[in-house]
Amino acid sequence: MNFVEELRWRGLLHDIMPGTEEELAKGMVAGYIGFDPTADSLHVGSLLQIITLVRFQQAGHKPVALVGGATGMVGDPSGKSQERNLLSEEILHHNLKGIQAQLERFLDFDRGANSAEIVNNYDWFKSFTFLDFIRDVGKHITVNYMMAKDSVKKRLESEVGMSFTEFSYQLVQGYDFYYLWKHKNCVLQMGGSDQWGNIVTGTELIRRKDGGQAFAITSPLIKKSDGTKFGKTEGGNVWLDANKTSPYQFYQFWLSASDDDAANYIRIFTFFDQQEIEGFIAEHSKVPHQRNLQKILAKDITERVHGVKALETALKTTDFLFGSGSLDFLRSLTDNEVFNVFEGIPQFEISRPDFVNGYDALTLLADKTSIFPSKGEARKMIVGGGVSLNREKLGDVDKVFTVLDLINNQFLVAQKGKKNYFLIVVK
RNA sequence: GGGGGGAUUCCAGAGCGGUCAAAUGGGACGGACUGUAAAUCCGUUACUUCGGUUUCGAAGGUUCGAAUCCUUCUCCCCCCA
Repeated sequence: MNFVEELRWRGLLHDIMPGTEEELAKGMVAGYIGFDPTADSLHVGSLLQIITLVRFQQAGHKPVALVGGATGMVGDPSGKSQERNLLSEEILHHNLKGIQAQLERFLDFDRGANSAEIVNNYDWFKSFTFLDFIRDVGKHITVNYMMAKDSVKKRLESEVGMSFTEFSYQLVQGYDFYYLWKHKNCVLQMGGSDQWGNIVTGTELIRRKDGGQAFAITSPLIKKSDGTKFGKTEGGNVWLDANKTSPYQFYQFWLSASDDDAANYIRIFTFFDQQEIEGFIAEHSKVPHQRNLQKILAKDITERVHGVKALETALKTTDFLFGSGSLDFLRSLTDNEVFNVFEGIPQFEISRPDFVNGYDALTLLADKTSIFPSKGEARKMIVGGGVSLNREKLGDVDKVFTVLDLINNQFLVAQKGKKNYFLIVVK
């Protein structure tokens, strides 16, 4: 199955430029996807693009991952209703390093002719002067053409307007495509559907400047079946960096997907083939309460992103918190084993001397730890029946916790809602 | 340059001198039900030592009392030139 067919059955083909499929069928081509250094880690949203590059490579083509050292300095207005703040150079540099390290884990850099490559557009923009740019690049694209883009049109119609900087973004990204086409024979750019306009500016530049031809493929925006944004949890973005989103939280993110979403995600984010996936879905529909589809999905992605060891810990933690795990089980563990089970769960430390007289629940939850942002909020949720300590529902706001309540003379397990656990350690 | 309208709690959007911590809807969070699903129903949604305390673009003022009236300022929108 070729690359485009693969994307098609997985539901990952939003738009494709005519002739792209034929071009790919001729033999190995190089194609690229750009990654914005807006944070020092990629998140599950960008995971789709990473995996697309991997599929591209598996189909025998050469994947190029571009990190936006230059474009990151400008800021992509696509999909943004407001002018963005510029990132400082230190932050940008830090972010670039983080993202590059993540990309390196997924792609194969030792695969002969179609080895992956990572490039940074700062390398060809750093010595490109403004005057040279507007003469060599700007001259080929009309403002009329640029204004017709959705990302620009929307902002021109809105109250906030748009700076010249962001207006010029599509030209900068367009030149990236031109540069890679010219110097690395890269004829295809891929990306999310919001990138179509930017990508086409690139192919247009290639055509007008050198009479060349280049191609584009975009993927649809991933949404949850209820229409809300994909990749968000209560805590915010789901990151690929284990320090920002622990492997346990990452695993939980996929595991808690709804049936519809899981069936969708497994096609998008895993490498199982069509037959396997149809099998999983069919099995799942027979025994949906076992959540096997979610388990396969969560296991596969967590392992690919964080590795087997991290997956095992996440499974262990999940098993304890959502399975049959009792406090007795915890008591039977050594301190190190407890920490292992709770790896990836937010933890708070309280000093032992301060704890001698114990704390009432509110102080404990809102003051000594930041499980709740204020006592008022903690009180409300306790009254609403949403808080458990040591797996027992907390009915009394004034209940005092002392050394006697500590598990292994050291731990308290707090629970906010059904799924949010915290470990309090008295040291 | 002239004229008009607006800025309200996470968002949208009521309120137009006391009964307003502020309607309603959305979102978010929590509970029940369940399968860590979906749907549904219910609750919460400024802080608090639960006495109160600080909120309605900013700063002053009128009043016993202001989100509501007055003054100045900042920002936004619309119409005319």
